[in-house]
Amino acid sequence: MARARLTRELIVEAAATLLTESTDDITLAQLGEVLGVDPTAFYRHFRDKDALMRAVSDRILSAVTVDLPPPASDWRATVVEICRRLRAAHVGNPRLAELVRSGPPLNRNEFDLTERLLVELRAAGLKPKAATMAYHALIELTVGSAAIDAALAAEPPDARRQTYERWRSAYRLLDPAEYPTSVRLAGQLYQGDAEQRFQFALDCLLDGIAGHVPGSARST
Amino acid sequence: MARARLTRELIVEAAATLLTESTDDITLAQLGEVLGVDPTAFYRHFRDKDALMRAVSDRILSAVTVDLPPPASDWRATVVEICRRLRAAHVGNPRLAELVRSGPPLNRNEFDLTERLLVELRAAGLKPKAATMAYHALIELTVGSAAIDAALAAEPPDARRQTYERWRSAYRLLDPAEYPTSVRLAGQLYQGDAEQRFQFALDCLLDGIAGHVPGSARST
DNA sequence: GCGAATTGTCAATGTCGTTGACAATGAGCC
DNA sequence: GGCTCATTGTCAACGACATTGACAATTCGC
Repeated sequence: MARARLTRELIVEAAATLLTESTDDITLAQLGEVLGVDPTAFYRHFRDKDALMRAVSDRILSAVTVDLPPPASDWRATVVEICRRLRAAHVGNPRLAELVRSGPPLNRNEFDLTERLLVELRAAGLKPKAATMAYHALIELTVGSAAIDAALAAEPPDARRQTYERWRSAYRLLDPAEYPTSVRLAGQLYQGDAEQRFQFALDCLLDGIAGHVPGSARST
Repeated sequence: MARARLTRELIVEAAATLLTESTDDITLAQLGEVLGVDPTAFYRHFRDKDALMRAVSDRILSAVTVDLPPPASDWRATVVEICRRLRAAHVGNPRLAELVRSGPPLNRNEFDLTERLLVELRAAGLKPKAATMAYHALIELTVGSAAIDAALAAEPPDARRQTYERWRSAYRLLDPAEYPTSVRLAGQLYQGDAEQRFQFALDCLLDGIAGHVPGSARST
């Protein structure tokens, strides 16, 4: 009767599943239980919990760049798709997102992502400096949108709608003398899907970025 | 010799100081030591640590809307200033930012911030729907930029530059066959100040938002 | 098969948030 | 001043957690 044999892959797999199934932080005890193994067996394969989280985050990011349309077809559509996927990955894994934000794990998938974005931005006609600045801008917006939406995204759609409605009415019920504009626009806040709002933001940002293409109407 | 007497204000003050001085999470033991008091004395004034953090976050956000230029002077400059301050507040307090992100605390200072942004966006000529969408976009970018920069911002400037250089060289040292664009643009990545990069992103986003003003050249 | 490296198990440690029993303090009242 | 009583600091303890070191079972190179 062999004892359960672990591998890094098995552990990462189990951790990823556990993470996507709950918003809470993962515990080594849970991990051990799922794997049918003593919680501390884990330390034979990873230096500490942080190392595990890093490995899992890489696995999650792998979904961002797979099967993208070939380069040079439509740079803007490709950028939107990448950002959409990146956002989805962050929204689905808030605890990991926290890690990824705090500093590039500099994993293979992160490099793929950066390369692809830079390629597209260069294809759009941006100069090197503008391309990298635009890259940072896109990442910041995408990550921010995900961070804000992560908490709610875990809940079922109707609970989410209820929460949005609660927030709207918080603004609606303010003192109209002090907050006239908030009261008047309350109904429009948090309107629709969080992903639609992200789409709008991304469109605006890309419009602005397109303005930095040499020869475009509004380039400075 | 009276024992040290605590108040909510004293605790919030001490916690805020402690938080801005370190990136790490605050511990009740530290708090007790700073206040010269048993760590558990805290529980006579707050239900739990979470309640304390919420109180501190409100205090931090109060810096965002004070002493702004009067409305209707230059909407774009005012929006930039608000976003800059909001970003600074988040960057300086990563642990709190995490809380604020996850859902509007709906405090007085948060309402002030929203009202002021919406006023400016309406003054810019945006329709109600576009104004609220633009509001969300601005918040998402600002918060994202802060989240990414928070970890490094705590370190002294030269350590920060070193870290940026380390990241750049990680891209520079990639296989040129696989990552040609990353290698070529590595020197431009993470260039300059994080706040300058944010400025660029904000400018792009505001350009795009300005395009939604009815009558503007590129309005759809 | 034999010895050595791997790898799971178990007991223990340290940190942390939180709780409950207890004691010192201070305010109101006589 | 002395009583009552609520407030608030103190202390010991608990449970959850990550991590470590000693030990034992397994597996692999030879």
